[in-house]
Order: sequence, then structure tokens, then C-alpha cells
Amino acid sequence: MSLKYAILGVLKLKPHTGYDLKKTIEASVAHFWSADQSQIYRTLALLVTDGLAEVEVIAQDGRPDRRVHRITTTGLTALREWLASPLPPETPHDAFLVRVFFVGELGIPAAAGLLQSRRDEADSALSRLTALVGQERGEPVDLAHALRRATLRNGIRHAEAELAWLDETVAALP
Amino acid sequence: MSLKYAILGVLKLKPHTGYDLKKTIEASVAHFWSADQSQIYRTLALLVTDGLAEVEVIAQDGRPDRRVHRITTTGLTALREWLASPLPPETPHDAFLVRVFFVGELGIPAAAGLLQSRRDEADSALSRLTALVGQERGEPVDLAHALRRATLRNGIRHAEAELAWLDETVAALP
DNA sequence: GTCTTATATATGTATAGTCTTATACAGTCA
DNA sequence: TGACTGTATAAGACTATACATATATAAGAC
Repeated sequence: MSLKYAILGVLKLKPHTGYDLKKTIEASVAHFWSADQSQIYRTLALLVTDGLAEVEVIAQDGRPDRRVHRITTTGLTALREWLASPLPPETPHDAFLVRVFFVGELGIPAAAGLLQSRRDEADSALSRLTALVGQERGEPVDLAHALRRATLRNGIRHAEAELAWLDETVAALP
Repeated sequence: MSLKYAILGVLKLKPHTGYDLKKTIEASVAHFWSADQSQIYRTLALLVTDGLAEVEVIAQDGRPDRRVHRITTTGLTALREWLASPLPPETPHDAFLVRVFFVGELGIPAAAGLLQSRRDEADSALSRLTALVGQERGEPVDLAHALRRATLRNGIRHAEAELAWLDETVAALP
């Protein structure tokens, strides 16, 4: 359950409402972690019942109260423990490769089509990430920012690897 | 729910019991799809109630009956439809990158340690995949086999990309 | 004037997957 | 002889996530 820690990590940077969190997540970690709105609210509630976050209710008129969540010292400890704990074993789930593995059944044109649509996706992912990297010029050079930029570079490296693999694979179709 | 189609795809190659499936999956698609034993049996039962597979019970002595599952024509149609359907949007979930994003909190040694343990994993993934590719020499050159080998190449490309990214990232730590 | 977007939270339901435990016998290794 | 591994199936409990829907108002677009 990394969403729990992703949220704790964001709350550590700054207190957030569920609504804010959704936007912050979309603007920062969305390239490697997607989060559903309802899941965010439920996880936030869980953090509060576990004492890892606390809420300040700010009344508004015409809108529901803002429920601003702040990380607690217990929460900070939990975040640090998670960050220092060993990586759990991976359980890969790549639906695209399942298709590649079995799509031979449909013949070459269908296989080529599948690879082409993947190419389109990888292409647009690559330009999205490249644009984001461009926006980060001028940010601080401290460790935290360097690591955040590194996650973007990771996406770029893998998008490039995917494109190279697609070229090689299309070229080698019998 | 790609497991459903992964199983249908395997059943299309040859009828399987749940037990066999677990082993076939481990030996063929495990590098991009992991499947829990209980999940395999449940999915198999679902395929049968949906008419996508049928069972032949083979009595044994000293062991539970073998329940051999075979794909039906309805199942084959469902598999083909899935293979031809558009790729659903991706919802990325990479717990490792969540850590990288927030691990700055713990300082440079912890960040370097995280990256190093990832390096070990990527290294062993790479040698595992390379060994598998070696074993596939001499297989047929038809479309289906080419695509199956391509999934291994995909894993290799991404493992290499991950290693290159790790080097670059470790070198750039402030 | 109506339609869409933004603000803000919350629940119900379905789907997918993991972990754990249960049952039962045969063969192998020490 | 006792422990471990392999063959074979199954269900319960739990975790994580996604999808849909509900509520209520304001602001801006067309």
C-alpha cells in the first residue's frame, strides 16, 4: 500500500485537503503512481484513525468544509520507517506484454497494429515527460529535488527503451 | 483482468489443470505477469461458469482428481476479441519510484542504499532474462514464437534502461 | 439561459489480487 | 523415522484499487 506513504510524503511537504492532494499527485507523481479520488479520501481517513495524520476543519460558505490534513510525528516516523525498509518482492503485472505474448494468434497485421498503438503511447509519454523536465530547470539542486527529477528521467529512459524495443520488434516480425 | 486472458491464451496452446497452469505461467510469462495459485483456481472456475473453458475430470488414486481445462470455441472468440480490443489506459503503480521521490528525507546514504538494492535486483533480473533468451535458441521462427521471445527482449531492454538510469542517478547525487 | 468546470467531501459496489490455511498421499533424502 | 518436496484442489480473510454516484454552490463560457 504505497498510496499511504505517497500521501504521507506529500503531507510532509505541506498540509493538504483530499482535493488538494488529488491535484498535487497529478502534478508530481502521476507518471509513476495514479490515485483515484475516492481512494485518496479513504486513505486519508485511515491515516487519521491510525494517528499518522491529523485534521483541521476550516469552514467555508457555499462549499463543504476544507478538511486540511497535516502529518503527525507518528506519521513522520512511519514514513521514515517505510523509506528505510527493504523493498518488497515485485509481482509484475503488465497487460500489454500479455497481449504481445498471445497476439500471434491474430496474425501479423494485428500484431503490428498492437505494437504501433503502443508506439503512439510511448511517444506521447516521452514528450510529456520531456516537457516536464524542461519545466524543472532552475529548481534547487538539493538531494530531494534531484531525486524527484530522477523519477522523471526514469520515465524517459524507460520510454526510450520501449521505443527502441518496438522498432527492433517490428523490424523482426517474420 | 488480464489473468483471465493469460489463462485462456495458455489453454489455447494446450489443456491444463490449475496445477499445471501455475507451473506453465512461472516458466513462460512470469517475467511480466505473476499469478497466485488461489487466483488461478478461482479464475479457472470463472472461465468454466462463463463457458469459456470446459473441464474434464480425470480420477487418480492417492491424489485429488485432475481437473483438466480446455478452451471452448466461445473462449477462443473471447480471447481473440480481447487481443483485438483497444489498450485500456494505464494506471501506473511503481512503489519503488514512490520511495525514490521521497527518500531524500533520509539523506544521501539511505538514498544511495535504495538505489544500490535496486541495482542488485535489476542485475539479477537481467541475467535471469539473458539466460532464458539463451535457452530459446533453436525455437521456431514463426510469428507466435517471435513475439514470445520479444517479451523477453522487452524485459532485457528495460532492465538495461534501469541500470543506465541508476548509474546516472547515483553519479548525480549532490 | 444553459452547460461545463471548479470547489469539496463521501459512500456503495465491483474487481483483482495476496496471504493463509486445509486436505491427502507418495516419494526422496538424511 | 521424520522432515521435506511434489502432486492436486479449494476457500476464507484481507488489502488495494477502480468506477459510479451523491450532494451543493459558484463562476465562467457560449
